[in-house]
Amino acid sequence: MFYFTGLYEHTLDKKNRVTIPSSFRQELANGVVIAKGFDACLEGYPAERWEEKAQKALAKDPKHPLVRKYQRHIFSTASQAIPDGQGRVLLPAPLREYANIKEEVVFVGIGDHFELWNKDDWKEYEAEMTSQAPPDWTELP
Amino acid sequence: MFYFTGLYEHTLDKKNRVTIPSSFRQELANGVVIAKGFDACLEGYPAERWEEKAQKALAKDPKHPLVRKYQRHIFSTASQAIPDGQGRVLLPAPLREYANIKEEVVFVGIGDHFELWNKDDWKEYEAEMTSQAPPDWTELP
DNA sequence: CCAAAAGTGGGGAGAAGTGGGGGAAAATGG
DNA sequence: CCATTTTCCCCCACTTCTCCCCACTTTTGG
Repeated sequence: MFYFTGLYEHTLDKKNRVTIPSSFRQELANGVVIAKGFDACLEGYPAERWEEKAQKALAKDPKHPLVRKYQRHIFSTASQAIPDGQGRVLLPAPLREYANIKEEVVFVGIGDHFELWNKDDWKEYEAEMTSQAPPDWTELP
Repeated sequence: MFYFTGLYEHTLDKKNRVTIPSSFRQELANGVVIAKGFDACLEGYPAERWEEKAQKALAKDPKHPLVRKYQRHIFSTASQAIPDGQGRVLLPAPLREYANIKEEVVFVGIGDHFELWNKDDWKEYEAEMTSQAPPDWTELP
């Protein structure tokens, strides 16, 4: 079983491409889907895993306004790509703007997927995590 | 399996033609049906998929007033087209007016179909989506 | 210390998106 | 029924962007 782990600081070039960490590549070789996540970051999934989410989203009843909103969100923010020969993908403008990503970007492994953060935003979030008293993880919902 | 994903801002020219995003074209090469959708937007389907909807609509019993209303709606608003050599289609005036589409239009991928929005209307809807607290999607019908 | 891999940079061919001309077809009006 | 106008559809042209390729530097691992 594969897990996305670790932290990698990479840079976007002038063509808005970013290199995927080499340890992630094999898992994403068949395609990667990048979409808006919570907290002003982007989420990245292996294509197969994202399709499971897509299936579930389409199975819901679009007569319900909230379902339509959900479907619009999950599909409209999703960008499908296959890494190029160098293991890079292009980050579409809407996603870059949403996550405030200019040049410096951080890959964050989250087990079954990964996240992309603006480097400074991540530093801030990280500081916040470590400064506050260690929460009691056993109490989580 | 193909999914309509992503967000594309295109423009109508003076002849009211609009270019279909290149990633959608292969799926729509055999024909596309554009019709009125919910929330002041237009829905676009691959011809094959729209025909399924049409079949189902015709299978219902027109003796029932509500069925007649539904049949009138689904067929009267539907515009069939085959993209031209440049991958463009003409947007009929009634549909443009319904969705308030002037020049700037947004293609929104929704998995098994796509939507067309007036750009400003979409921005508004999008802001509404991202500003509100993350809903509990698992609770959706 | 060396070889291989990882990360970054950039050139260039081709595709994507936009704009417009002109002829065919359809609608309009007498 | 014919003439005029409008709409539609095919073609070509231009600009921008995407993708594929190659090259260079740094890091990793033996």
